[in-house]
Amino acid sequence: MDKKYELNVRLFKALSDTNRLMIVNMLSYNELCACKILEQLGITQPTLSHHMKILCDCDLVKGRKDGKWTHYSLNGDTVSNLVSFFHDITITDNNCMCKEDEKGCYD
Amino acid sequence: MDKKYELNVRLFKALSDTNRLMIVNMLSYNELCACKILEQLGITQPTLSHHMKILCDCDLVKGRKDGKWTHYSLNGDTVSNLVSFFHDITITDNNCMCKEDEKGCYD
DNA sequence: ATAATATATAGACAATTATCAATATGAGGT
DNA sequence: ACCTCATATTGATAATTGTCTATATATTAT
Repeated sequence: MDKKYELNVRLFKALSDTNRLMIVNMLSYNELCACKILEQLGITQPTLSHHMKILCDCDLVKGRKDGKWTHYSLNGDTVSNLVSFFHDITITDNNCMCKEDEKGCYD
Repeated sequence: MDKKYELNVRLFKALSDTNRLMIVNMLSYNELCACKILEQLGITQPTLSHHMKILCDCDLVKGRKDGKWTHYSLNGDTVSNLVSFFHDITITDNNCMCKEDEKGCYD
């Protein structure tokens, strides 16, 4: 269970950068090669490479090598899993862990 | 539009920590005071206070002062907004920005 | 008033991160 | 073989972050 948290923390970290969010958005439309992504962002090529590594390492994005080019695409499964996880930890129900406590601030 | 990205980056950053994810999960069940949250996590009180500040500053969590205690609860609106945003940037459609490009890797 | 309790703030430190310039790798084209 | 283009890696630097100890603030009980 702690593993699950750490896995999803990695995904949230990958999404904690404006450039990477924009990359994710671009890839939602279609597979793109790095050079096309680079055109849209005001960063250098090594910085983009670094961001793509972070996105791929957590499986949010898939890379496909094709000759000189690397084509990137969104991994829909990872997106779905993250949405599910976030839904799970935020759904409101009433299983309050402290409802039947006898002392503390909820007497 | 860039503002929207930065706003949501802040939310993703707030979720990029195992302890904070666990706090969010605890609060999904019910409002809790800091002392109750502290019991569940292996961190010191000032560290918890720091985490709560981050969660509150981005509006993911609301704090309500009540005498000695501060009661925290999840902000459902912020949760919904984040889910919408993430859905928006990840939905797959076919408006490829490079479909009609005449040069590059997509000829 | 004084003490105890709940929470916040300040300051320090180690670890992580985003970025860049420089360089390496690797695949086609001439 | 050589050159060019696309991408990755290395090494450096400044900024951010998670954690702690120590201390401050504020509220309630005695």
